[in-house]
Amino acid sequence: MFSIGELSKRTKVKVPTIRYYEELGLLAEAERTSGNQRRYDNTGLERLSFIRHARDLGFSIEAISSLIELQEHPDRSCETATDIAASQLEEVRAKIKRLRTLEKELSRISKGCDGEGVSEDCYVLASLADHNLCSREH
Amino acid sequence: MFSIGELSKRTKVKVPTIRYYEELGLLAEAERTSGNQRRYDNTGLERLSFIRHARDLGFSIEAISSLIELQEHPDRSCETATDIAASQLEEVRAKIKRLRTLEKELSRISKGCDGEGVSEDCYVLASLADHNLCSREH
DNA sequence: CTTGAACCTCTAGTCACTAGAGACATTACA
DNA sequence: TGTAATGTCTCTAGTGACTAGAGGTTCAAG
Repeated sequence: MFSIGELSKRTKVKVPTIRYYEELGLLAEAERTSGNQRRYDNTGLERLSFIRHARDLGFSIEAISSLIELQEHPDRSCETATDIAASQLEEVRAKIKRLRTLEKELSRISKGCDGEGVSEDCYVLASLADHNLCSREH
Repeated sequence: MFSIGELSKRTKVKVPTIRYYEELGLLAEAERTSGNQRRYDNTGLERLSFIRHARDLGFSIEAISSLIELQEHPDRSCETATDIAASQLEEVRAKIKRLRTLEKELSRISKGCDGEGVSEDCYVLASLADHNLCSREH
């Protein structure tokens, strides 16, 4: 049995965040000492590691809730879990795509004011003001 | 001179967001009709387009404030603007990198439960629970 | 037994909006 | 000119996923 601080150290999840997860119901309510402090065992540690890992992968709290519910009803098929993971993957791919477009435009823009022969107006500002200067839609 | 709704239509920025920008000082306070409704001209339209475009590119409100301040003091060099754009670019590149790693892991995970011969435990859940199953750090 | 770190609860703040209530203004049409 | 529909006003509160701080209590080491 270990304290919330210890759990925090082991999972790299901050103490207030752990309490917050408990409040949300992601984490079961911890046992308490006679002095009202939370005590955890390996079950708590594993659960929090799961949450942490999923958050790192960009899953929303809501999605994680669903996954946890599935864990607790192993009789149900894991189709839902696969679906959740797949839709997360889709989102990630969409974000990458969008960011690539931004990258292109930003690198074009931020090259603009480099030393030589730019007109007296700032190219960065002009580019932002005038969408028509973009090479493509975004 | 046109209304806030018209401005919203033209810039695709929602009405409450426009008011919010005004409150933050990103947008100058609009002129008002005798009945206290906001009226805008081209200056307002251009400014809002600028903000919208920068937000689309992922600039924070704070960064946009700095850019606007620069616009209003054209005597200053555009170095700062270039810097802001460059750091935005850096952030975008970092995000892309991170998302690529996630993409790899997610696609590995979400292939897991495909039809054939997975053990009775769900691979998605197992992967999330056990970081050691990750092919690499993330 | 004392000290200091860790813990407790509670409220409020972050960012960039978004939603809703309740009241007033403008516009289109009869 | 009357009226109804739509638009606009301000204000407060909510979103997601935390984070920070106040003010008080408990624990572990020496």
